[in-house]
Amino acid sequence: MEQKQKSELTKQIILDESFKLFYENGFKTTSIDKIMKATNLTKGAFYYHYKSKKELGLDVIGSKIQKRVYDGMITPLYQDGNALEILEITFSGRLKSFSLFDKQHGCPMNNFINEIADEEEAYQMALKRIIEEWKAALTHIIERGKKEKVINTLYSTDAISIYLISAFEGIRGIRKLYNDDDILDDYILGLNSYLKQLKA
Amino acid sequence: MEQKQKSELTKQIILDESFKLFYENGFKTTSIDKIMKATNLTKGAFYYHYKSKKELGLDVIGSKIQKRVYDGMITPLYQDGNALEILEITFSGRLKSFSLFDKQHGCPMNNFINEIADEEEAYQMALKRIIEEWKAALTHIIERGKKEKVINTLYSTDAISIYLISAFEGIRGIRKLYNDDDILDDYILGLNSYLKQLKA
DNA sequence: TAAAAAAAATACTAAGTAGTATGTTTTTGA
DNA sequence: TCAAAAACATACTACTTAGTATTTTTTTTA
Repeated sequence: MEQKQKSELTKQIILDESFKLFYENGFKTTSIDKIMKATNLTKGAFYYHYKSKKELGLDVIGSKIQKRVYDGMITPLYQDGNALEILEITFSGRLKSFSLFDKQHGCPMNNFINEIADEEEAYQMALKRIIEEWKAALTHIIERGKKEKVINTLYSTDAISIYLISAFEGIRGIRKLYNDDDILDDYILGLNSYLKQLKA
Repeated sequence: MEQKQKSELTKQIILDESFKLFYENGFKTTSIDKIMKATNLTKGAFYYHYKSKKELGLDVIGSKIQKRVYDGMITPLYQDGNALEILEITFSGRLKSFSLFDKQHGCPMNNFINEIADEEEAYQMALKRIIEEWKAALTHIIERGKKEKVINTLYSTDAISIYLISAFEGIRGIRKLYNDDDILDDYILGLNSYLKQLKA
């Protein structure tokens, strides 16, 4: 029993350090050696827990990145309250909550999408799953907003969802190019007027 | 004279093949060896024309990628006509014009931004320059639209520009995860209603 | 046409890469 | 307490990488 826990712990440590290094330096340029150096463990330990780097990548996406998006962007959408207000708070609030590191390195999910999604179908599917859950949460709150006569039923729920997700992921990349938050302020302004226009 | 032309030609060949391979497989995983194999030239030729891979990367961004964005998204914005219509045609038309390859591999600029922009300031600046020119073109057409009472002056020009660019670059990444164009249709729907709402 | 310069080819280095083979230590369960 | 299994360490392989040093070919120019 205790061994199983300790084993799970080391796997978690590998996972944590992997996420950090992938986030900071990208997936491809982060080697197993670098990861294991960061964990103070060795290659033997790694290949005991994972059969390949690809499997690690999929685990990082399916656990660390998924959780991050869930906590920041999905779970908040299931709370009660005015649908449009929740959308505004979730999208602009999340952006404002980012650390400098997070702003400089963009969205880990988006980084993965643009770095490796087109090279392996497995990565593509793992990332798609997160987007689909995000979309489902948006569908839920937008439909609720429509029912509660807060959001204009004229607009397609899918269209709103995709446009919101796209703009959010897009700005996370663009921000990398700048050294201040002016660009984020412009995005938030754009987001706010977009949301206002959805009003019923 | 003839030699200079031939020399420029080889450099152009290297540039063309580099762009193709970077676009298809990413910057980091595309080695000089692979590029030079594609050109049927050798490493000696490469290091005669470029002093490093970084210099090549900057050249690809500053020439190939810049030209692509110019031709597809910037130049069209300087034509005459209804500002909102031009925006709609440019953004949705460009998406519709993409080949399957382009859809599967996303936006070359966005790929660069998310893969390497945070690792080297030189890349960051080269990419930023393109975004700034794009933003300038959008500013131009939006301001014109406002003057001609086509676009509501209530909305911040910068906010509209950034929101448009973000959503466009965002969807280019998201599309990688899917195997059909439904997601693009949703984006176009979202874009169209967004633009309509900007009407004066 | 011959020396000089430019363009490209060949052969290399040193470091990094994913993954494997085989060892050693630690823990478990009978 | 002792064999077996689990967890990790060490040492390696075969390959790829960016970049360099040197040589050969091609072109220019005087």
